[in-house]
Amino acid sequence: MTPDQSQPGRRDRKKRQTRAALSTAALRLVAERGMDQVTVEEISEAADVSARTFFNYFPSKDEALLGDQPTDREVLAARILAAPPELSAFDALRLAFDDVVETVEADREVWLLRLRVIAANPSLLPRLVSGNAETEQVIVAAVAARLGLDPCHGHPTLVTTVAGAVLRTALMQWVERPDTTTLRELTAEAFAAVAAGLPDPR
Amino acid sequence: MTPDQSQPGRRDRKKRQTRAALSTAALRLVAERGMDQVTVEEISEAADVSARTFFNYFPSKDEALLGDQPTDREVLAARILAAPPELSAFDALRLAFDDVVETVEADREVWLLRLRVIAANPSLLPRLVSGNAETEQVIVAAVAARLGLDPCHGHPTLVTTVAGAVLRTALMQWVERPDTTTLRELTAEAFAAVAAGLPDPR
DNA sequence: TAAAAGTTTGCAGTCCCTGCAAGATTGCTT
DNA sequence: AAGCAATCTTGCAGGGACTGCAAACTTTTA
Repeated sequence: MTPDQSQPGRRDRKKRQTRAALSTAALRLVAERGMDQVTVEEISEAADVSARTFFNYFPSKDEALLGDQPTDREVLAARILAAPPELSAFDALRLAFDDVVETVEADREVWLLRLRVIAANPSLLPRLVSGNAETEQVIVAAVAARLGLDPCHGHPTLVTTVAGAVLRTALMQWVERPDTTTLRELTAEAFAAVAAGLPDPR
Repeated sequence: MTPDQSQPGRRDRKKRQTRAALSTAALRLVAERGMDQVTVEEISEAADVSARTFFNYFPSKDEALLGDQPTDREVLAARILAAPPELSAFDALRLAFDDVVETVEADREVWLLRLRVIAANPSLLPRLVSGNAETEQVIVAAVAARLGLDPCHGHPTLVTTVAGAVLRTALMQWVERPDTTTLRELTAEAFAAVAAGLPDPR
């Protein structure tokens, strides 16, 4: 058999399937019954693997609900660096997040479910979109590189955390009325408000 | 004995002592060894109470490290409402956080220790300063009231989460060089940057 | 077809956290 | 001072998250 690097191969395909099965089972069950009324064992059961296997895929129950693909980080960092150089770092981040928004709207149903689960379990919220330490560090590094600044300078961190907070609030607003607005619109408004220095709405 | 409502009484005093003992023991031990090398049992041991008692004071190991006094919420909300009416909500929040800054600087050593622990355990960071759901809700409600807006309007939430992110980054910057700057200064700079719409530093 | 590499699973064990009920402390009343 | 009520502490039993290890098992490669 010719080894085929471009095609994933059966093994990788199965891993993806299992991961997805665990993730969606977790979302469905937690949406139905609530976080603490669902055990890892039940999730694994629903995905037809052992409980031990669950922890081979996700380090914790929470992670299965957040669905943070490690590839996302790199893509995001690349977008930040690739943004038109005349834009401010904040605007570059705004632009990069546009792609995140697209991703979310492409998987509308899954993401609405996920966001409903997060809204019902606020401890998950901070870990959404650059909530975990590694992702945040990657973004901060990208912003610092873009600005030609020392990563220990405060500005990249500030811009990153603020932009993250903006996107998170937009997501939380969207899940409340997903049919009367688009996520894109809400995100644009929120970013515009911050870019204007957060004046009171007239 | 005359009952003395203004004085706390022995019982309350003891509770405060125990709470403080647990909190500082937790901070000290975790700073020394790291989060997952310290058990609740060891913390309780160091504070000379049973492990079960630990959970009468804190719902989780994390909370003992964060030291979120429930009184803080109400005070903060009051400050937001009491700020001069000509200020924007964002500036009102900035002002209210000035008092938080004062509190932190008043307990400098404890807070530096706490912030060092948080820096070493980033999962704690989002829960610092309005990180938990209740506190955030209280602040959002105060901001909405100040603006005369429906609390479900997006602006109060946006302002609150952004301001929280700003304060958090200022705290994290401060802990890195606590001797070359003041927290007050860092906070002022960060808030000013956001109020200016986050332009790139020249 | 056989070895190599990677995956799943069970098992044992640690720790977090909770409810419950018994025992100790404290505050208040008489 | 004594007794009663409220509150706090503690031990115990138990569920559930998570980890390391070693034995199957499956896919890939030679």
